[in-house]
Amino acid sequence: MKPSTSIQDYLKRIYELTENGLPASTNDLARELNVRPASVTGMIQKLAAEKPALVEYQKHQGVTLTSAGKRAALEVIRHHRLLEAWLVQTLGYSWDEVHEEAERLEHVISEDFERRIAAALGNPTRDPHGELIPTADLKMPVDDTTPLSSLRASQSATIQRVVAADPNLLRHLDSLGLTPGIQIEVIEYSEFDNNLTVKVGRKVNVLGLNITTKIFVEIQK
Amino acid sequence: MKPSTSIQDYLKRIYELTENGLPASTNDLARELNVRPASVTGMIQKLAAEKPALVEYQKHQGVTLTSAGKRAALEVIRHHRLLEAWLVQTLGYSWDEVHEEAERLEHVISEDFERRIAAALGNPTRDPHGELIPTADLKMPVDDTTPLSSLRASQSATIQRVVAADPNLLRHLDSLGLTPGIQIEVIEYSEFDNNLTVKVGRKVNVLGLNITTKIFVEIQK
DNA sequence: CTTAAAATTTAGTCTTACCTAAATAATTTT
DNA sequence: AAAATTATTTAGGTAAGACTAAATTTTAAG
Repeated sequence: MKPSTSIQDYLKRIYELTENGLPASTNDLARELNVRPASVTGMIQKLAAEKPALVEYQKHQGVTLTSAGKRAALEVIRHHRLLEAWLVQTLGYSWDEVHEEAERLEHVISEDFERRIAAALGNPTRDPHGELIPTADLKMPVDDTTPLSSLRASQSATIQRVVAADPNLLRHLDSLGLTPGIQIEVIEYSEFDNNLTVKVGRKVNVLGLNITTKIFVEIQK
Repeated sequence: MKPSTSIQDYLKRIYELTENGLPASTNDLARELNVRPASVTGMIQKLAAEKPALVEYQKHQGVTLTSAGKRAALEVIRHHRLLEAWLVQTLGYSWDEVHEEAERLEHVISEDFERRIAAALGNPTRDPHGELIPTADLKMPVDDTTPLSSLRASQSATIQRVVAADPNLLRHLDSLGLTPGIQIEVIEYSEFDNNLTVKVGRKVNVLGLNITTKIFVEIQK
């Protein structure tokens, strides 16, 4: 049986919160899902009791996904990211507008729809923010990008991924030309405030940690 | 507040069942919605009690939409028909495949999404089956088409609308070339079985009432 | 190591939207 | 016009998934 929309949301958030290898806490999940902690406890107990179990759960120890749970989560994430790519490409959405729409659509599209948009887009590997799209057989590719914050003067790189949800920040980055696929070069590093002076096209900007830790790049050899 | 998916479904079905001017019966609604009659009674009582009321309801007398209810129904129908048009045009769905997908998507797309696909399609007036699409200000255009069954020998017409839900029938009609936009000419009428012999392109087919009452045309002057 | 604070869980409700079974009303048949 | 059939409504339940308030466990501070 296909999990309910609520369950899909729980699994997706648990996936995201456990990407660091640690179990997800009740509180963090509650915050991400805009739900009270007590509701989270109830739901994860239910998910742990499903057959097959979707999560691994020990009281007070947080929650992780089982392989069945991870598969279900990746399915939703694949839907979400393909939808974002597709909304941007075919309907002219900007990257700060797509999230909300994809958030609702991801739960209702058919596998046929998924295949059609994936094919129409040429089976893309990243969404408009540069996030990796799980493959059709539900494996998450490994991301080998580097945070911009770790680059130093004279290094060149291509922006691969921008990790930000706030539409205002996204619009700001867009206005600076800091979007996936763009080439940049680090002009200067300040060890005092960790600012990076970065050349983007013909413009030069000074970026703080707040931004440079959210941009992931592939360094030019 | 936006009505729930269930309520949207009820309103849409009530709209369809009352297009003939008569109130919709509990039983008919139950059949259309795949729900038990008792559930329908419960829901329509609730809809009649909303402020503003979405339906007009007298015990045992069936149900009709109020203007607020009709507006909500037309919104859903507009979503559905635009989605069908769009799935066919941009993702290569055939007209026998789109219904199911649109049925789920119609409840979750934003007004922004609606505007974008309407614009992308050039504000179409009919969906792939030829059904009229409610306008952006939620008026249903009047349909002035004629059932093919009422034509007689030597009359020519353009197919405007095909009223059928069964995918097998739709595929059959497609294979005969009987789709919206196509020109046809009636060669012969049989008053005994009401069959029409119809020329479609260079082919000639004999069509029974079962088909000719489901195809609506605009007669050539 | 004990206490205060924070996080988590339990227990008990609520809402939505469905269900079945039984009761009532409307319609059709005889 | 009464009886039988069909349609509709009422009454009482259930399952999901949320909530609040209270109890408990864990963690952090002194």
